[in-house]
Amino acid sequence: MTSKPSGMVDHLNAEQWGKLSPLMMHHGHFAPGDIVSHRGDLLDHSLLLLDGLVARKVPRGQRARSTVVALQFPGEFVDLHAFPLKKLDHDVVSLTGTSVARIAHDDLHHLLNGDVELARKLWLMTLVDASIHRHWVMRNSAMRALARVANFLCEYDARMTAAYAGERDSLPFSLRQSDIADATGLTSVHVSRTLRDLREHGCCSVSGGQLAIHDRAGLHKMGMFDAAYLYMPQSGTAL
Amino acid sequence: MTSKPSGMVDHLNAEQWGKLSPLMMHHGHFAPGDIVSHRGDLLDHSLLLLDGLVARKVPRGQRARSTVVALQFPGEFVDLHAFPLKKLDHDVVSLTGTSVARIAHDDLHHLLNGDVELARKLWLMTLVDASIHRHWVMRNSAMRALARVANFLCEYDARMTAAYAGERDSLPFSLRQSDIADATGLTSVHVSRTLRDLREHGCCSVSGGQLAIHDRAGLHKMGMFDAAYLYMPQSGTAL
DNA sequence: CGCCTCCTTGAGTAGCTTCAAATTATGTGG
DNA sequence: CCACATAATTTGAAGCTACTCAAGGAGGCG
Repeated sequence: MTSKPSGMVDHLNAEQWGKLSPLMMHHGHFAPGDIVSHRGDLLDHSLLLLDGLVARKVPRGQRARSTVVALQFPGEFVDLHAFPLKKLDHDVVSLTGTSVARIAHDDLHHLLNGDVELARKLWLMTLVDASIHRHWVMRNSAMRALARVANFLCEYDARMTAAYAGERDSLPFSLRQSDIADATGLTSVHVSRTLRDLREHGCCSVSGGQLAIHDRAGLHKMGMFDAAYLYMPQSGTAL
Repeated sequence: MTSKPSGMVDHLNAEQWGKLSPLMMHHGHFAPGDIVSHRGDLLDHSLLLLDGLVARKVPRGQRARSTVVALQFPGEFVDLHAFPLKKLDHDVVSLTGTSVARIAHDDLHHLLNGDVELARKLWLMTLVDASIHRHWVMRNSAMRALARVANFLCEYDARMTAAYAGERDSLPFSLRQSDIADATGLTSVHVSRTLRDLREHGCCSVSGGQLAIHDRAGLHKMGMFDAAYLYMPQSGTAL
């Protein structure tokens, strides 16, 4: 039995989780760098991330680094959009050691046929992904490196906090600077310099697989961060 | 009675359109610059775009220009994601004179309760939007100005062609250069220079409200364009 | 015609990239 | 546990891309 993770799946109530979780008996594991699914694969199941970090990547030629177009945290579906779409436009890559619960599309199909409200909740969860995509478009199009990286780290903080229920001043952080670069549209060299700037501003520091947040308010200000676009289940934000 | 537009709604079959269209008796019009709905508004209906162009914009302070995070073409829903989300994270702005068909969420709710397949089709249409968002993240993060604008124009061409069924070498184009700038994360000055480059390369030219495509293959190459991410209904592409 | 908006062009510069090398972390086998 | 190999980060210097500021031109509309 899969115990209910926090985070995105908090959009589901206990009854809804009670219906969904029995369909996710098969658990799986991936190592850092494993490709969970390839662009264009025909998928017959989706995965709920239980632990670790997964990226959606768009490959760009063999020489260039691929772009990270999305990041998934524990409690989020990694590829729920494959249920209606069947084939994805991007790769799904495990960035850390990850653990996932698998749900077959056939099972999901039958379950959702009998529960319109649950279907709408899953729809909503994919729409929150889309809202985050829009924010990434804005961030990578309209923000300068310092604000961009700060905002990225704010989002990491917020989603990680939601996933592991409870705000901390130091969180596990297993992204490499080149991962941040791929997600923010910068070079890893410039990410390095930008993280130094954030450190020297007294906002936060990344080292030893930990993100230490020294001044959350300052970091939010520097990244012009407003969490509304994350549509957090239990938050009382404006949206 | 709303006659079925081409484009995104081609994902629906005739029967499904037959069920949906009677709910869209109210038609509306907007002028260029009209704000169709504001960020955070509580929405009780969604709009299908019949003619014109609509942008989803994230406002960024009062001084700076707002970022265009998405563009909607005829045959696409402008804010279908408001059905599950209720409140949106962005403004919806009419860029041209537009005509829309309105569908109340209550009506949609009842219709979808009785038709799981139709519900899944509408879900799918919002997921295509999300796929396009991901492409925009990639484009604005990883492409240089020339490729970026070329790719943007390729997308415009493809979606416009789908909306008005039939490939043409000259299409109506009512975006200003500052709109292209807001959508691509460039300045309007640089868009002007970039369009000149594309013109001098013999790819395409924008003038008098028309986009003239002189060398579609060359434009696609310059923008590294692959339409798979658009999940066109009747296309036989790999995805 | 005069006004306003949009587009174009030029000059100077900031921000980020590229390339390359040095330094520090991480992991592995003996 | 150390020595080594590999991967990740940091720093420096030089260059290019795109931005900013500013002025001039073109077109549309009252």
